Amino acid sequence: MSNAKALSLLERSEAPVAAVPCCPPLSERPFTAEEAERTARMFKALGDPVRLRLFSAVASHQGGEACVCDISDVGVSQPTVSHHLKKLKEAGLLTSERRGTWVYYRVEPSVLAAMGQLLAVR
Amino acid sequence: MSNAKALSLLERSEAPVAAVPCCPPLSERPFTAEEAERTARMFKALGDPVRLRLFSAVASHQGGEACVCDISDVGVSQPTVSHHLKKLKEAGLLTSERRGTWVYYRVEPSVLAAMGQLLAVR
DNA sequence: CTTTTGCTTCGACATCTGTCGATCCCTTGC
DNA sequence: GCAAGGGATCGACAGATGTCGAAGCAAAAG
Repeated sequence: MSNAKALSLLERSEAPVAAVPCCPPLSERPFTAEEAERTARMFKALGDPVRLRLFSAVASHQGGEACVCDISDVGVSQPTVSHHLKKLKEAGLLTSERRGTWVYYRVEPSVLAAMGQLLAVR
Repeated sequence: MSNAKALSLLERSEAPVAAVPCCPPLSERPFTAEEAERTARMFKALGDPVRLRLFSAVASHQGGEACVCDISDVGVSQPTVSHHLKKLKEAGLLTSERRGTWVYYRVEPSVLAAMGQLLAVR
C-alpha cells in the first residue's frame, strides 16, 4: 500500500483514528445516544463566547501555545479565565504544562481535526 | 486574476462570504468579542446531546429533510423535541416548513460549511 | 525565610437550561 | 361543524453554568 493510499484511508476515517475515538460525520447516519453524548461535550466547550475567545487566542498564538497571562484579556476576572481553561482541558481541546512561573496551554490538534470531520459534507 | 486565485481569496474570507457572515478560522487570529458571541451560538446549539441527535437525524435523512415524526425517537417528550428543534432553528442550523399535516426540517448547508471553515487547520 | 507574582481552587450566588404535563393551534377527515 | 392527530407554546421546576471575591498554592526574587 502506498503512503498516499494509507493517508487517504486515515483521512476518511476508514481506519480507526488513534488518538480521537469519535464519530462519523453528522450527516452520515443518525447519531446514537453515546456518540451524541461524547461529541456534544466538545461542541459545548466551544459554545461559550469567553471560551471561544480563549481557545482562538491559544490556537492562533505563535508557536501554537500561549501562557495564561498572554490571553487573559477577555473581559472577565482571572479566576473565571482559569475556570474556562479548565473546561476546555476537560473537553480534550487543550492541554496545559507548567514551565517555571507560567502555565502554557496548547491546542490538541487531533481533536480539532476530528471536529472538522464531523462537519464534513456528505 | 485567475480562477484559482479568486477561489483562494474567497476561501480565506478576504472577500465577504455571502450567505454566512461569520468568522475566520479559529486559529487565524484571536476572535473579537462580537465574533465569539455569534460563533458560540452555533457551537452551543450543537452542544446538547439531544439536539445533536436531532440535527444528525435531519442531516442524514434521505432527501436532506425530515418530518418531526421521523426523528422524535430520541428519548425525550414531544414538547422537548419541539423545544430543541426551535433552538436549532434560532441558531440558524435548521429551517422548517409546514406541508399539510407535517412539519419538515432541513439543514442549512451554508452554515455547516461555515462551521467547517472555523475548524480548518491554519 | 519572606515577599511577590502567576495561576488554581473554593464558596456563594444569580441566571440559564433542559425537562415535563397541560394546553393550544392548525390541518385533515368525517 | 366536529373529532383526531401532529406539532408548538405555556408554566413550573430542578439542576447546570458563568461569574466573582477570597483564599490557597507553587515558583521565583529579594
